[in-house]
Amino acid sequence: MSIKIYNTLTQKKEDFIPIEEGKVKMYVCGPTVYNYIHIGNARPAIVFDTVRRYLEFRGYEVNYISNFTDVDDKIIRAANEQNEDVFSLAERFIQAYFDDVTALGCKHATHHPRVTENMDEIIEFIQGLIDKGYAYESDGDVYFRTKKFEDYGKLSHQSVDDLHLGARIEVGEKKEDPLDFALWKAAKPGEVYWESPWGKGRPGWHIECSAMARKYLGDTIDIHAGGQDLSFPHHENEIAQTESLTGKPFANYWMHNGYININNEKMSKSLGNFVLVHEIIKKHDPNVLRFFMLSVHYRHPINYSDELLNNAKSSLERLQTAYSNLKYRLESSTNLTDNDEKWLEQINEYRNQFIKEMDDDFNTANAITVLFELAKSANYYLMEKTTSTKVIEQYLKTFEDLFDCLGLSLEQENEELLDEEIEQLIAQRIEARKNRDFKTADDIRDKLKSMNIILEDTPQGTRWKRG
RNA sequence: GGCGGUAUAGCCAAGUGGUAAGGCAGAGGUCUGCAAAACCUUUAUCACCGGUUCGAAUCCGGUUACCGCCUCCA
Repeated sequence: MSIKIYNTLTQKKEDFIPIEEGKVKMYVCGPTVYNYIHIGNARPAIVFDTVRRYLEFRGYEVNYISNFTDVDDKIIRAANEQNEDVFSLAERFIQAYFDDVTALGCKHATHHPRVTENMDEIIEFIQGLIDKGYAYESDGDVYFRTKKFEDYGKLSHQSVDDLHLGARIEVGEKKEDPLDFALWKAAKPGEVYWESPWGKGRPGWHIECSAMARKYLGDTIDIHAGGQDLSFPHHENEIAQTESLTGKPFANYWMHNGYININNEKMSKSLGNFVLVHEIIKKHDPNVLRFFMLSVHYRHPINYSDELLNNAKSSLERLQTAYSNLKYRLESSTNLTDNDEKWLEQINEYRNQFIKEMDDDFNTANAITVLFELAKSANYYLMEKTTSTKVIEQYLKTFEDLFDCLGLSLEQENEELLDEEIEQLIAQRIEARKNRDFKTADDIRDKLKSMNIILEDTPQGTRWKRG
């Protein structure tokens, strides 16, 4: 069985066949760093980190590249407004980005290239396009000659004529055609600039990804990914640039995640209805946010609200509770029981089911359903009078592997050790229950509850957790 | 106008031909000294109309509503 990926280019699910066996070259468009990221920005980070983790889980070696756009109009504007140097502002939000996505369980990319560190490659790329007649210099700017690239529109499935109708024609146009887009922008007085064959300036937005993907991954890559709103014009333009230069396909699979909505409207910085990750994780466990995002298929829109996040928290807790119940029973388990094989086989079936769901275009929603079935099965097993160490360990390992594959944590927050006073209260209550002094026992339980400690009496003893 | 998406129980959400997964919330029960956790039971003719088919949430045609891209945006 192979992995199937929905390809925006063909609008179909296709079998994933990497260029080089066992290896995946993957490029994900990263953020423009002029602010903290909002949860709409967090979605591609989480979704494609999960894709990467799953490919690794399936044995692929993934070269995962995600860029930072660290110079552009918005950054320059933000820097001016805040009276801060462009570079230090970008650096500040790059660090903030890492803090946020790390909290959300995303691994670092293999490389996180930045525009400002790849200026030579970008300039060389543009020069190559000029040499081939696909680009032209105009008053210090350089533009891409869109109509010369015959496949223009193949990703967004639009004809050049239709695009033409919608294209905005700017006043003081320096372009030959309204559809042409900037590869290089001449610096305005006082702006940060780099020297180039066309004078002082900086790159246009789209060229950086073409240049950096090529530098780190080669002419043709396996997977190119990003948010749905990038498919046009950003990705369309990337295709035009790269394929015009190399004459080869840019990416074999194009993946786009759906939006996060607030009240059914797209969350975006321009609409001002955004929620910063930075703020959310002060109130909610970031792990819950990740679980929430993965509980919906990545191509579908997600509506966001505090209430839905709380709902996700309850769901996730069911899985975490099952895991901690298993861990608790490990100590009192015996070596072997007669039914071990039957249970081990069942656990293995859940693992296979999980793989089957993830193979189908990374259907994390269904993969999570399998985790619930695993939890139910584990809970059922724990009803047995005697449990086998081997079976419990297999349940634990399966939970750990599959959670890790999704980048989720099994540990609930606040699992630190208890202080002595609480330990003593619990000991006193155990003694009281032994003497059937339930009044005292219940009082102690209430008192602990007010301290946010919840007790559970099980056939194996009394255990506690934080409320 | 062009392109694309969505419409499934109180809420969230899977499901592309065989009579609706899963979770949250709710109700009843079992277990428990009482709880908690867990387990069991329980809640939908899948936006609307027509068609194809032995059979459709699932395919085809049409209608409605909402959203997005076509301009910076994950």
